[in-house]
Amino acid sequence: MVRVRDAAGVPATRDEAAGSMLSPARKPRRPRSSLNREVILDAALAIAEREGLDGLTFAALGAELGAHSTAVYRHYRDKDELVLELIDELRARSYGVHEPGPDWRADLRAIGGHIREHYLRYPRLAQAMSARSTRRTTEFANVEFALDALRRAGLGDEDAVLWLRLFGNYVRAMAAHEAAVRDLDPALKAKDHAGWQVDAAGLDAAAFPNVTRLATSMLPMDDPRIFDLGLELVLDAIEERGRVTRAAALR
Amino acid sequence: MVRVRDAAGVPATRDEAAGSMLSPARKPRRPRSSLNREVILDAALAIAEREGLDGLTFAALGAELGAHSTAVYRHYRDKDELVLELIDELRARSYGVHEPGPDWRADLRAIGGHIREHYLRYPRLAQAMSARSTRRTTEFANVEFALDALRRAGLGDEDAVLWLRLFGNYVRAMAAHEAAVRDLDPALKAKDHAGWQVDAAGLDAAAFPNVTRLATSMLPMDDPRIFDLGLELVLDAIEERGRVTRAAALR
DNA sequence: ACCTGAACACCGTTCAAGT
DNA sequence: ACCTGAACACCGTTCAAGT
Repeated sequence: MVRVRDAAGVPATRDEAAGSMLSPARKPRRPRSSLNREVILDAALAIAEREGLDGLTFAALGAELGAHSTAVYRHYRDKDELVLELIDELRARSYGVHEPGPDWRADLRAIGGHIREHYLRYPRLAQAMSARSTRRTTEFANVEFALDALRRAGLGDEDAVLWLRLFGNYVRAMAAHEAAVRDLDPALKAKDHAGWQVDAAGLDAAAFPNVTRLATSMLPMDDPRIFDLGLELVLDAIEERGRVTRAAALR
Repeated sequence: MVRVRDAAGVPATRDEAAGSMLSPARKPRRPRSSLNREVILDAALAIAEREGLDGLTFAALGAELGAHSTAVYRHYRDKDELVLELIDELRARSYGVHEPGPDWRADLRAIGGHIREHYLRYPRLAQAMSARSTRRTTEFANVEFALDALRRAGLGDEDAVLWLRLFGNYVRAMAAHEAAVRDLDPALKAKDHAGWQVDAAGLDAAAFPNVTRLATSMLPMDDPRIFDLGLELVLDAIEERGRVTRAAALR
């Protein structure tokens, strides 16, 4: 990341919307109990939406709230606690409640797609979202939804927890990976992709026959078709597992 | 991350192995051309091995080299350049050259497993390793190896680049995800897992029948069986694709 | 030409002091 | 009780000065 020494040579004005050229910038004190977790979370959301998670610093939070940057510490123990709550709030607003349809496959496909879109929208949060559990209502509702679909597919309890893990990890891992690639500095990304083709084409064709022949046909790392291609394989396997389970039950 | 104010109350001695109580710590200057990319990379590797990537700072690098922390800038443009080269060097030492065997499936399984083990060994680097391409010999050799296996499976060129992308992304994304979870602060991880069971068990059984019933059976996020379970699905799909292609060619 | 010293623009976090 | 000011322990990075 590049740090900026001075936004544009001109130092930023100290009191943006304050006015009052009279006294030497008497900074108004924040009213007594106007700060609470909800207000803070709203401000954090606005920043994340506007500038991405990288912009979410205590300094930016203070500016957004019109409060001192350290004032947040009275309401959140540390940044981790704030980020976890932010993740859950975003999730709740993004997918809301999923209503099961008649087709378990369509249900799993839908929730997988929603999670992917959500990660691609907040790539800076994707890593944390994919590896942490927030243990809030929205998360439990999603798990219930997926387990219900797996049961309808014909899986027993033991299979359901196993395939839920594969389905969930696949969706989170692949979506987080796609988001991470998409989020790379565009210049870097272009260099990675274009440079690959040039370097690959320059290799010894005898030692690298496939790479040299296919150098220009290689798909970009974040090709959007890949997610669905693999997801259908997982759904196929779940369907087959359900078939086997049902057949065994009849015998 | 928790910052330490003072390692143990006692300030670290300024010249550790120097000795010379006489003059006020005359710091020896680093010999003229003793610094180069190779020496720096060795030091970086030693630090990464010992303290993880978090410990790899310019300050630590300077201490390891017995040089000023900014001296590295003469040899690497920035930290990104250093890390990319480190990634490639680690990869070269870790898997070396893969020799194709008689069975393409075994070959793909082997390289996938090696990549996963490598990521789990350097979890702090896994994110960067999974999303960036280094465009060095080792990387091209791996791609050649995988493309060759896909050709032997019976895939045409167009299918080969498509399924290479799925195979590669699956391996990198799932391994990076597993590494990220494994790398979480153990206390956090235990809280996430144990807390989940407690919170889930406390839910309304009518609204969350599956979650409450299976709360204690849920698999940990980084269950080591999941990677192989999904990998075999990908390999199955490749095998089927090869079968179809061969059959079409006969007609 | 290569390395060092001193600074800079940021981070998260702590804690005594104000109101 | 709640917010502010001032500091701290780190980060990566720049650049003029030494040798």
